[in-house]
Amino acid sequence: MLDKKYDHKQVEQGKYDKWLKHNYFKAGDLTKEAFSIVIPPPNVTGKLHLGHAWDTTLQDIIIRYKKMNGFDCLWLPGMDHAAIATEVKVANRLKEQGINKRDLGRKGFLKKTWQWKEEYAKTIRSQWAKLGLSLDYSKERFTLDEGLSNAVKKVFVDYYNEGIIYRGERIINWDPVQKTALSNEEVIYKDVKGAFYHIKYFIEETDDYLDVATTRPETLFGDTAVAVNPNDERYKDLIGKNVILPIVNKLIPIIGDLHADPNFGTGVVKITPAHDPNDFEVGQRHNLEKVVVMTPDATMNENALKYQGMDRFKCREELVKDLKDLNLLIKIDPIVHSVGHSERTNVMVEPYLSKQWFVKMDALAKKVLDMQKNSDEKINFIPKRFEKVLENWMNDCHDWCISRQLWWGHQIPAWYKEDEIYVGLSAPKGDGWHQDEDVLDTWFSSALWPFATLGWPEDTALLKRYFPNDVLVTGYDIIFFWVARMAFQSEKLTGKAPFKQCLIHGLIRDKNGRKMSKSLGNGVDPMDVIDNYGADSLRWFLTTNSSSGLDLRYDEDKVKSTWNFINKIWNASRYVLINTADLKEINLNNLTNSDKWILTKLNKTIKSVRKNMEKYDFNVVGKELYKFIWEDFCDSYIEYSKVSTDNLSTKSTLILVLTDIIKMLHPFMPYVTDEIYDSLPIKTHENIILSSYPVYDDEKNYKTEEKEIDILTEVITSLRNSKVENNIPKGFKIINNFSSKYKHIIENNKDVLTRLLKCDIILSSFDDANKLDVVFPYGTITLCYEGNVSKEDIESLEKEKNSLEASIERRKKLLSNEKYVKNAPKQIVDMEKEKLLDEENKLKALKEKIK
RNA sequence: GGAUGCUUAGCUCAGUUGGUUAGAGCACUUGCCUUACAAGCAAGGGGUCAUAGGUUCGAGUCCUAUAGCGUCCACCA
Repeated sequence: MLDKKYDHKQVEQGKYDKWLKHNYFKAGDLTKEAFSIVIPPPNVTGKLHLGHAWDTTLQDIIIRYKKMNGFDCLWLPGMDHAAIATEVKVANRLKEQGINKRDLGRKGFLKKTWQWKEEYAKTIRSQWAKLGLSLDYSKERFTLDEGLSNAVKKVFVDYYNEGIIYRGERIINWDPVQKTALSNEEVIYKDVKGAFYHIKYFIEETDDYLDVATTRPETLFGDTAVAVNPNDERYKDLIGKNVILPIVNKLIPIIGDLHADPNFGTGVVKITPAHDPNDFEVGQRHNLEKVVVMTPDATMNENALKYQGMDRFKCREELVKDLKDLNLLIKIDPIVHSVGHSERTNVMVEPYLSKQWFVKMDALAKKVLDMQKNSDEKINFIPKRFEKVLENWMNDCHDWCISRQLWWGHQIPAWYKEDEIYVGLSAPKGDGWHQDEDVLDTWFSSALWPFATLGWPEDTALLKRYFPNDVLVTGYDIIFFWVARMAFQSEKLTGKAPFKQCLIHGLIRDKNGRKMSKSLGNGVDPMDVIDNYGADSLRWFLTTNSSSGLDLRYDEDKVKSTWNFINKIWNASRYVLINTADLKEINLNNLTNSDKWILTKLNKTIKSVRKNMEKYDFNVVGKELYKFIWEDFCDSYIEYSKVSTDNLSTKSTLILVLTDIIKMLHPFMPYVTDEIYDSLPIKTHENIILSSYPVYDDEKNYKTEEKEIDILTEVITSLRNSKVENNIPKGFKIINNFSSKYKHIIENNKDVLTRLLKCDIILSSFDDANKLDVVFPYGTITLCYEGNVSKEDIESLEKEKNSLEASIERRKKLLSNEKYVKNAPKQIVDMEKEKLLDEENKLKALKEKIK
């Protein structure tokens, strides 16, 4: 029997361990159809946040639902080494301890990082446990484990041999703090205050100069040309001449290139091929020299002459001062422009010329675009609109810079000996080879996650059975980073989409709609929420309060109200258990009409819930269950059942309905439903996880009884209303003046009516009292009572009459419209007709009363 | 510049293939400790669904335009 009070801590205590002990989460029942999800591996950089809780709960709901529908479900857990993110964190921790990463050396640092990884992996696993996730830990993976590492190496080597991976000198996004290259996706653009510095570049052998505007004067030392638009009348004659590079005093050519926009700034642009991606392109077209003017930590190098050794911003300051002194500075226009910052270190990214490894994207992207055109092979996004996001990225992607100047990650399997290069799975034979120091972008390994975790490149049984995955669940902010990369890697390496469906959710925000972030300090720790309200409350809140693809505001009040909902379920269960403790077997031979009514409502709820579970429309499921449980089951049926709790069929109905309710709730609220299931007097399985999801049965709808009890409910509400409005004391009597067709409804349910209205029923007339008629479409009910005479509120009766007449008018007009009757579905039209008849009956009675 | 989302009750949000008189939670009003539940029960009040057109027998839902807010991508010399 359940405790008197719902206590989430007590309910959740020990359950996860029990589930693990019984291996409920283990996949591998070959007699069933397979269903698989791989978890988006969280970074081993810290604790899980609410976004993770949301993302993983969605997956857990799907897995538990599928399991209850007879599937062999694999939910594969794992974590991501998160190259730069982790390296930055570990380095910072070491710094706090007064240790410099470089002093430890690569080996020493990696040792520390593995320790860090173990520490955080433990935290993450304990958080998964708190959330109640049905992960199969026997198949847990890590992006840096041996299997994944081998897969990564193989891909690198194969791609190199195919020419898809190449090494080249390009402008990349450089993080001068971490001293590593970054991909475009790792750069965050932010608006910052800056300025246009207008500098005089004198044209050779003249006193004329070009007004060159730049936001980055310190890169002037790397200028190897100035460009004007070849169609720009102002300057086109100057093309081919030279200008004198200020300070440096060397001659650089004026070139004509479409990159120079005549309508932007002065129309003259300095070209610094080693420090600007566009300039690099211009440089390639015109064969310009590429002069790097900074060192990897963004201090000026020897090319910056006397500014050598200065930080880039200090140099800017000094240089501008000097230009001004030399009368070479025309003006400074302050502007706000957006500048790239490193996602992890937040430093201004330096576009930097360096030798890096790249993945050639065009062919890979095209294959994905082709795949997405084929409805059998494509990834189906939910909501569908995110397919466009993927396609846009594929249509406009640049080669992917995959090398990172870090230690934590997959070291690039390339070896160098003087001018020779060797790329292979292991070091080449012979002396003098040294391996590339760099590691791969973390997304290079996570792009292989859906299949490498199952054993690829080996043709394993796991891979055969669980790949492609059935669905991937992630936030829209991860589509570029991850989903896109899994898509092309999977297509290229396995010939298939990595998963059939991709369920996209939004971002979690704070109560005021702001992003949760460390700097704002508005983050909410899911573990605190679980402590205060339980995992079941958190899970229900997260998954039933927004529609897919949209953001969700965290609102403690809503979690609180979810707790109330669970408390309600708890108490309803207690009622059922108290009244059915002695029930030995299900017996449906003597069902009351309200039993039939709730069974019908249940049946309809199952139908709708299943439909929406399949579509992952969990908020619709949530609303549906909430309404069924609170209104139909608790407010109505339980109250009705109180007059027949000694009837075995009512007892049976109570158990049947409660059982199906907790089964439908189970994917959302695994803990409390486990507890309640455990307490049932009659059950079919050792645990609710192993039970089967309720099934809709067309044969189980009792239409007549459903209608009857619907009317009863309407009568009760209406009479209660009249009672309150007219201040009628309890102990009143009612006379049933329903028409013959409906009269039995009142008679059959006398017990319920007297109980819920606190009244007596008299079937014939009653003279010695005040009377009040309440009008229904089915006839009139007369309330007879002692005490003050209630004032017949003629005004409100008139009001009701008028709105009734208007409604009848509207319906008549609608039904006389031939097109409507012809086009509208039959059941809608029938319903209209019925409604019209009801209203006309009611109007008739109302008119008599007013008379 | 391109793409995309949102605008529904005081607040936060649902609203399924277009089909009863548009829903919920919280908040609000009134009355109840009626043994499953006062973290509750009962009865209420509150919305011209951003604006303007259009399609349709019928529009919160589909189309077009406008406005406000937001997000992503590109560019920003």
